[in-house]
Amino acid sequence: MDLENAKVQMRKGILEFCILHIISRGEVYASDMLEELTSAKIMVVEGTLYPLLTRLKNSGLLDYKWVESVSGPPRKYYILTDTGKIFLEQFGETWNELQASVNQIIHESFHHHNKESEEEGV
Amino acid sequence: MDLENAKVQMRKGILEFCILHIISRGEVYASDMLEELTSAKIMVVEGTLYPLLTRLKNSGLLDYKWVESVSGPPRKYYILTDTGKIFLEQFGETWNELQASVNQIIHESFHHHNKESEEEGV
DNA sequence: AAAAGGTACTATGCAATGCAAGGTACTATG
DNA sequence: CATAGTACCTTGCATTGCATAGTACCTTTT
Repeated sequence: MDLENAKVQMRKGILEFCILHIISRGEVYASDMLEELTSAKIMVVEGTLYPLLTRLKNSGLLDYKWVESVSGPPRKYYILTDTGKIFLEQFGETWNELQASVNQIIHESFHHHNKESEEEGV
Repeated sequence: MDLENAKVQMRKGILEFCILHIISRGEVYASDMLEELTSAKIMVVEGTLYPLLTRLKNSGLLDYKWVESVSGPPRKYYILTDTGKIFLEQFGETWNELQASVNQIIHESFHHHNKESEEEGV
């Protein structure tokens, strides 16, 4: 895996988390989300985003409504469903656990020696 | 994607990063790595680790040597190659950028308003 | 009215990784 | 020789992000 591919692989699972978060703040359409992602330096394009939105809609995490645009074609504005909100909360915990796990490994300068308090992992 | 599947997806790309880090500290064999991962609450088993080690070896990031065990079959002890060390360093930057990106999105409470200093993203 | 440009969205096959399950081999012990 | 424990290997599958090609709506220009 070269570095560009590593970045692609690292985005798996995480892109969905980001999208759900962006939508959780209020009604947005695809272009808003792309701007938000670009601002955060997560470079994705429409061809990546739309299939993901479709998957999330089909999974029951999102809903949308068509809104006429003042200029150009109508837009799909997305919101989270109740299921989506619950899932996002759990997703947040998973992200925090993953971060903690990775950071524990990369900052560990000595081999671990305490094995107690082993819990369910990521 | 249910939560368990989300965890699987989130590990894509990141598991390799963790493994490279663990190996970077000194010669280790598979069981050491599994303990380290378990300690950090990243639950993987041999069936996941061995194919990954094979891929990393084939990519030139790792090398190994057989060492007789005091009890039981001989073990493969892994070390990073020079290529692997360079790649790990770049991977670390990628991880930091990804974390910063995700945390920017999940902690943003207002829509972004400053678009300057856009750089290459993850 | 038709053509062109811009914007929004859709569909689909591919690449790659983590996973699960089944397997082989070596060593020590009974 | 058989069994148990340990170490490692193989392979097909599930899933997501990606790239590419495409359709459709609206405004502007010809």
